[in-house]
This record gives sequence, C-alpha cells and structure tokens, in this order.
Amino acid sequence: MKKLDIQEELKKNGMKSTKHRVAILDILIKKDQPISAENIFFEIQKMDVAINLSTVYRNLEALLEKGLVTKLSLSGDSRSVFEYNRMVHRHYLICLGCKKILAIEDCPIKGYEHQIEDETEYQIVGHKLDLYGYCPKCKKK
Amino acid sequence: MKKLDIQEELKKNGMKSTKHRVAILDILIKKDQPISAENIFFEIQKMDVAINLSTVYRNLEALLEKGLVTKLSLSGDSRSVFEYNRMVHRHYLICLGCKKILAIEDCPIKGYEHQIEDETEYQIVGHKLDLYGYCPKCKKK
DNA sequence: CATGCAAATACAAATCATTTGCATGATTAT
DNA sequence: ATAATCATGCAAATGATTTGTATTTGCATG
Repeated sequence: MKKLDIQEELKKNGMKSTKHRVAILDILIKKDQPISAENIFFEIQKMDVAINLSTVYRNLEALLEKGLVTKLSLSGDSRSVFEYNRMVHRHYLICLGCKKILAIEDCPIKGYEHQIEDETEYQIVGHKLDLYGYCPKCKKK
Repeated sequence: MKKLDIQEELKKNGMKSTKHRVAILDILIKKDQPISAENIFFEIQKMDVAINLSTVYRNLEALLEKGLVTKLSLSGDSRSVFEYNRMVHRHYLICLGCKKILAIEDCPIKGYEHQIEDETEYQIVGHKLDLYGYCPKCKKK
C-alpha cells in the first residue's frame, strides 16, 4: 500500500495523518507477521524518523480503537504483538524455537462454537486458537 | 485433597513441604477456575497465614517446574492465572462480562494438528484454544 | 498564506505485574 | 540436635506499558 493510500486510510477513519502513523501502518502492512511495539519503534528509527516509544504505544492504541490494527498476546511472551488488520479471521502457528509467527486463515472451529453455546448457555462471540511447535529449520535440532 | 496428601505430593516431587506451598496447592485444588498470583496471595491471608507476594510467585514458579500447576495467560488481561494441573487437556471459556473462566475438557482440534503438520512441515507440539463470550447472567445485560 | 484550536508528540515519571539479591528463618537428612 | 540446604521476607530492580504535561504539529478557516 502506498504512502498516499495510508494517509487516505487514516483520514477515512477520522484520524490525523502524521508521519509516525504512516510509518507504523507502513511497517505493519509490509510485515507478514505480528511485531512488538518496541520492534516497530526500532524499525521506524531505521527509516531515520525520530520517534518516542510512548508515541508508538499511543498510536497503536488509537489504531486499535479504529480497528486498523489488531493486538495479540501469545503464550509464554510477556509482550504483545500487533499486526495490520486484514479483516480475516486468523489463527497463529508459533515456532517455539525461533519464535517466528505464521498466520493461518483456515479455521476448524466453526461448528464448535454453536455446540458450546448449546452445552453451556453462554453466548460465544469469538475464540482464539494458537498452535505451538517447531518450524522446519528448528525441527532438525 | 487433604493437607497430608498435599504434603505427600510435594515430597513425592522432591520439594520441601512448607505451610505456604500447602496453602497454595490447597487453594488451587479447591478452585474450579484459574486464579491470579495476587488472588492466591489474598486467599492465603484470609486463612490467617502471613505470606509475601514474592513467595507466592516463587512457589508458583517451583510448582510449575514440577508440573503440579499450570500457568495460562488470557487475551486482554496482563496478568497470568494458575490452576492445579489435573493432567487433562483443557480449553477455556472466558466471560467478557464478569471475567469468570470456565474450563472445558472437550477438544475439537485433534485431527487438525495433523492437517497443519502436513500443510506446513512444522512439528506441532500443542495448541491453545480459548472461547470468549458472555455467561448466562451477563448475557441478559 | 497566516492563525487558531484540537490533537499529536517528547520526555520524564508513574504504574503494574513479576523477578531478584540478600540476610534471616524453617525443613530435612544424618 | 545439628548442619546443610532450601524457603522466606523485604526492599529494590526489572520490563512492558501508561500517563502527566509542556510543546509542537496538522489542518480547517479566514
């Protein structure tokens, strides 16, 4: 997505367009995997844009509220990771060796939610499924 | 489980039996739902046993290593919760209203792990599935 | 293009959950 | 009982995230 499109996207959502927001979205859109606030901070600095870590957090918070990004916390890591919200239901496959995160769009839970609704009288609004294992490279060791 | 059995269980796992450890396990065994370190701390104080929060953390860590308890971090909460390890594979149903956590022993993922192994060449070692929704009480509001 | 207002930013300090260092106290094998 | 070992309290450190506040910026308007 081009810089102009990102600015457009921000305004469409009632947000001011700033170089920091554009940079954050740009990074998130390009990354194929979720990334932490601190890593976003580092990436932006690599682009020779000065930014403060709290600005990263505040912007992620704002983008989150507008639904432009999603936040996820994975088992065994105390920090959250963020990704551009591609509006698809996703699950994740996390490599316990190198910590790489792979997104999976396939979802095996469809009918199960209804079954649980019937069994428990709860109203289910969503679910979170993550798989843990070892990627081909880490598997060898 | 009785106090004596808990002491037995601790020794069987090569741990010294202390009043704090017994109290922690006792609380965990009685609770039907996962509980945070701080809440364990409060519960122990209610039993008129003096304890420090760092002792709770250190003991949970030790019990975790011995496999006597399990730790889980749930989406949208920055603190971890713990439960007695009943040696069953479990999923959780979290009420977004009152935050109650219900354990579900049924698991719909069985075959899916193999399918993903075939598709991705990863070696899957486990998964985490949590459902989010509203319990019968909170559903009404 | 100047300008004013609301929103965004930097920076430091606060917070929250969790961990650690160290001196002291309890538990267990001998 | 005694020593060796491990557990504990307390305070201070840590790491991730949030917040207060003075300053700067984006952008609608004249």
